[in-house]
Amino acid sequence: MTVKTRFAPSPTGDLHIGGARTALYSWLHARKEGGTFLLRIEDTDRERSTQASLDAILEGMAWLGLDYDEGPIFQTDRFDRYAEVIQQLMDSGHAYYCYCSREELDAMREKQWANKEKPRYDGRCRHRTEPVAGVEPVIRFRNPDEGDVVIKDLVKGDIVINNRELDDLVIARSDGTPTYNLTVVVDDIDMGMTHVIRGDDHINNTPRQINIMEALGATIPAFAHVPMILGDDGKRLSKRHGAVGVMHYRDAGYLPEAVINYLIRLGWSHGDQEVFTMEEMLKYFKLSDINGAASTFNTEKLNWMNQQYFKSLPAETIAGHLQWHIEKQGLDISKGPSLTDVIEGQRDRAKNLVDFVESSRYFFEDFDSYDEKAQKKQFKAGVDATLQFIHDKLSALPEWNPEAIDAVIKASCEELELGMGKVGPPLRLAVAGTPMSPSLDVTLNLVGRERTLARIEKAIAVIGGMTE
RNA sequence: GUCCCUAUCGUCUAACGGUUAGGACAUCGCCCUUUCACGGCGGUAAUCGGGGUUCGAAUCCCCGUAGGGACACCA
Repeated sequence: MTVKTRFAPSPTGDLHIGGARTALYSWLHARKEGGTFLLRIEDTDRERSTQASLDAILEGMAWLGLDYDEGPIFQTDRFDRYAEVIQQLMDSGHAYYCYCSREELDAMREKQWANKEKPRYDGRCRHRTEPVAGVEPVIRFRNPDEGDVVIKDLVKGDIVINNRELDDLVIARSDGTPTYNLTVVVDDIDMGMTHVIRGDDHINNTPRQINIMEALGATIPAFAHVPMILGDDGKRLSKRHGAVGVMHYRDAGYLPEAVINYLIRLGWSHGDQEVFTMEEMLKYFKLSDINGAASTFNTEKLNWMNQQYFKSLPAETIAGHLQWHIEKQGLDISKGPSLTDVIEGQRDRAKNLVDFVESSRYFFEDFDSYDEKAQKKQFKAGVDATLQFIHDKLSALPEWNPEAIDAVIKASCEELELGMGKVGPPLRLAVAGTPMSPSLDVTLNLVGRERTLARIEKAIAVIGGMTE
């Protein structure tokens, strides 16, 4: 059978980093098997569903490169079908009206809690034949009383739950709208899901869903319950931990390739390998290799992963991801070296895209002041003469390229009988305004002759203007 | 409280009954070096506790303990 998986978020917030990982696993499983991946929006809770959340989810998926073959399918478009199935369950005796009031149910649960029992509906309306006047009933699924439900989970192994732990869940609200457990079941059946991959916070729903599926005579799909992602306090990752929305990671300067790689390795492994190409991910990924235990999100390692991709991705790809940040930070790169050349020069030292833009400004724009500490240390009396010497040699250069520039700097050191340590730092500060930049030949080459010479002249003036 | 899941360095993990318990991040030292980085070499650091099974247990079983999850007319 052709594999079919889905990602089924509810549009009640950003695309959470944990949801993104689940989506990635589902996507990977479908893609590697040549199957179909579907996006379904579980928006039956109209109170909490928002357009902004939907947009955020779609945006997050797109940014990560998780494309889908079908969808987005909205559950709110399928109410007729849910009503049909609910009627079918009523007709077959698998469901019944329940007239219990909120107060009655609360009292029931309270008593059970007091008796140290698991709060569950006791089925008191199961045999009611007459409606209760003035009460719009809900519809409950008649859960089997005895026997075990076995979840054959690809991640956790077999999970056995006795039907005595389950109760008759509400499948239709008093206003007739279907609830989650019903819609999921109907959709997963109708849409032909072969694998249900979702967070393990759903494990408790699974036996109920299996029971409904069986009542409907449907084939039970395979399940894979993926563990939660925890924050560094060991608690389930949430807004309290700061960055949970996927788009936050774009904003913070992470490369989607790095986020994907970090996410796949969080809770899944293939021997000792850390960095995977997409081809390798598709080749090696197996649901059964997902770790059954929850894992803690670690930003330090994500940072490292981001740097790995910074170093290895084609400059053009990085340039593409950079566009958004360049615009955001208002950097004009129209006058200056080519962006890909700057990427080649900076890729070993940039931590992320935000940092990249910030620390590459001097390639494109002039600066008003120098790094304070460095200025104090490097711009001392006498240095102006050194800079002047180099300036003259550079201006006489027939060709402006790294090799020629390097030769000038080395020759200057020799002629002035100074070590590179005396010449390099002030020259760098003069041209870049900061003590951090690629090697001098690369830096000056990228800054360009005209700008380099002007900046050296300016530095000489600054040094000359200092009180002796 | 009840049920479910989980348990190897601080973190992510490897090990599929026999290893000096391996790798990666972080951290600490050294090297490289014109800055910042990159890189290279090395160090510290783990099988939750107790019982079994076995010639042999991180690995299998049981009991604790701890963490997480679920117990809605939310999804």
